[in-house]
Amino acid sequence: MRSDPELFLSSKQVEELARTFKALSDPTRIRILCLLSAKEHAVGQIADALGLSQSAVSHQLALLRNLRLVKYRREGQTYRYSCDDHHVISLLQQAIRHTEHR
Amino acid sequence: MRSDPELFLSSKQVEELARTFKALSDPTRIRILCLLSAKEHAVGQIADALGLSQSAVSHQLALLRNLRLVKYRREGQTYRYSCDDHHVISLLQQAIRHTEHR
DNA sequence: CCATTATATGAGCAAATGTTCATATATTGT
DNA sequence: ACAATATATGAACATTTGCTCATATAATGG
Repeated sequence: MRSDPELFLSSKQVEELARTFKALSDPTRIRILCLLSAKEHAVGQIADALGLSQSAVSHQLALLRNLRLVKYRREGQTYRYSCDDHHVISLLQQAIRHTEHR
Repeated sequence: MRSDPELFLSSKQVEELARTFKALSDPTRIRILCLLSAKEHAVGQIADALGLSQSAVSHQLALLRNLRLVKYRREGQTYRYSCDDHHVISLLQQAIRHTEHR
């Protein structure tokens, strides 16, 4: 038998949580975040590494940018993206540990 | 400057992670899991507590059941659901802590 | 100024999602 | 056997999602 205190959350909190988890709910975005967890990458590098189109990657980066999970700095013609929220990386890491222990 | 070791994941791992996070990516399911984190609830109790239709709750419970995040035991006409994966509850708790610290 | 390179962005589309509505199933009390 | 109760389930529907394709933007090299 197991009983924890109930998690009481406001509507705002619930929606914020859902937004965060939704960002992590797609394989492409997970792969992108894994790449960026180590070091910054240009858009083309990500596309090559993951075998995706430039456009698909750029759209997903825009989404992650809007959630402030990634940021970029411009260097000439290339945009170098990096992780801007290490909380979500630890969430990822924790989830990985959990799926391993089964 | 921040640099972590890159997270290398197999396709299977990535898809498994995405599935897990997708389960947590909807406000209704988050609310249901919060209720169940404390103690078991009948379907009707959940519907009342959250102001949702019986059908909506039942569909979401079926989804969470398929992912083995919740289980139920039958008692007469009522189905009492409870949490079957405390990993996802800790994920939720960690995410809550993160959103608080901003 | 022009072509090239790197990226962003909008439209469009098929697939997935979350709900409602109607109905099926199973248990209980009479 | 029947009505009531609690829940599951399928169809339908609007919305959202993740991609492609075409095009826009901006920096660079000639």
